[in-house]
Amino acid sequence: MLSPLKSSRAGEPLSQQVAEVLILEIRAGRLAVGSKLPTEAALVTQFEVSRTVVREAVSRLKSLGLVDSRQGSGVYVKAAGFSPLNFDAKYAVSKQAVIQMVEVRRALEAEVAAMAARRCTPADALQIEGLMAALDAAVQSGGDGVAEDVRFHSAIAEVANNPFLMGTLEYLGQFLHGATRVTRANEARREDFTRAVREEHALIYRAIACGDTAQARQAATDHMNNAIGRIEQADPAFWQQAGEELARPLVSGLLDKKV
Amino acid sequence: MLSPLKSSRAGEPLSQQVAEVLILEIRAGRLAVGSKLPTEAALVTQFEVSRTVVREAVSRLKSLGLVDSRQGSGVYVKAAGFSPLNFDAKYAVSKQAVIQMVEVRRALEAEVAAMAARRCTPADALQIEGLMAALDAAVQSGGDGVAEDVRFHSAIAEVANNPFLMGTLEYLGQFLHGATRVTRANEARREDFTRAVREEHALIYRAIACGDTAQARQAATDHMNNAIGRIEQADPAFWQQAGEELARPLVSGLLDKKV
DNA sequence: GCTTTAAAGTTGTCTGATGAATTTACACCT
DNA sequence: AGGTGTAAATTCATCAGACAACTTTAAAGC
Repeated sequence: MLSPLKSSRAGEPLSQQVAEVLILEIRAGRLAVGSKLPTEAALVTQFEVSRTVVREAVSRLKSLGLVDSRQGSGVYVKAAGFSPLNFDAKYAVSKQAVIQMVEVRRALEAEVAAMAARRCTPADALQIEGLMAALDAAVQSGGDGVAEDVRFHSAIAEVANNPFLMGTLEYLGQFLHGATRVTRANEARREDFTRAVREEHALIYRAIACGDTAQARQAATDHMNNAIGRIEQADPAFWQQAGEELARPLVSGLLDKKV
Repeated sequence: MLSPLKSSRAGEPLSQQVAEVLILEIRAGRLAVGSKLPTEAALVTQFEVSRTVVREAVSRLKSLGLVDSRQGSGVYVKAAGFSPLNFDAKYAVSKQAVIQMVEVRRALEAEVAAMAARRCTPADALQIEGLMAALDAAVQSGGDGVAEDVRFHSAIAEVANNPFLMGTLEYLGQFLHGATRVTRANEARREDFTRAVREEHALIYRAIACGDTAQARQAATDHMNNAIGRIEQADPAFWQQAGEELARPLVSGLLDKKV
């Protein structure tokens, strides 16, 4: 039986307090997966708040993917409710943070390249080659080639056939997108950089196409290491200082309110 | 100027439709970061819905970390709003998915071990050694050692000193927790498994302690590969079939951080 | 010009009512 | 008894209006 809200969280909106209690109940397993939450009316009496508050709280759980509601039936617990991974957006413009994220990406791209080399069919190789050509064409015609660069790498990830690897890389890509644009703009001004990037891509492609996993891993690692080097040399005006601490995901964020 | 909702999304709750429109507005940058959302009253007239609906929609944006509301003042757009990484929880009990996630972890643990080896101080080594001993002790006294296992690996990640690597590993850990428990329960029944895991941990530790990055990388990779092997042999009753497609929720994420 | 104070504006919460979808119970028929 | 269909009860979704709490703005007074 749920208790009325303790007043310790005074100052915080009631709806958030209720949402937090429900989240903890679900995560603690006291509200089993698939089971029905107490009805709105029940929650109103148990928490001693209005329906508005209960509805907003449940609404938050819905958007967090923890529950699903069916009109006329009830609201049901969907899953254990893992905390999503969600780095603070400010790290996207912190030079140190971006480099650290590229380090993560280096590990993943190496794995992806190796796995892609293992599974690569001639058709796959053709597709990757086409995307590499598209990148060249985009650069030739004056574009920044960011979109094509992303597509090239994601095609390789596709071949690797591990959706979680791909998902994680795409997630990181959001943060690296801005930095990539800056570094590519930088590269465009330096002929040697442009050539180097093309050569790195070609090395990755060739290793994958001929199924050399070790070489593919090495080429991808080198590519990322060189990317770090290029980030180091990118326009300092772009970068801002960002805090050291890593943004904590969902529940920790709920428990300690400090930033 | 926002328009009344198109009825194309009929069947979906109004509050969700409104929330989605607002999310798109923010992500498209038409609602600039730091700016105020239209007031509730304005949204009511623009969308032609009730205040309840508007409030629930805004409440969802708050849970997603896209906006912050201040009573008496308004609702403010918080950040660019990257999509968090949020794999569907069902994959935590799908054998194939778990193995694919361990593949991701393999790449990251290898990187972590190598970086840890590069930076490892004698004090760090001592701490890791202590945690390895704690794991042994827990197993000796009949525990499953899952918590100690996690602590061992996260201590290494700590030494590597890359919060994003650590955060990503922690995120994956949520999904692998259940599987780890099962495999460790499996290992406990097989003396050779227990010994093998101990030996693998020791190899990782030794390589890190003496600063051998290549060896550390290899040891961590082997450890994960063997983990995959052990998962393959784990109790089939635990596993369920899960869909092929990777869950990619449009957006789902955090509760707002306090200021 | 500055402070104080009043007013207006905005979000937070409460209440009551109605619609829409589902579930349940019961009478009914075979 | 067992299945069936309808009606009632349940439950979420939405609407409308009101007041409280807090912030911002503007006016008043000095």
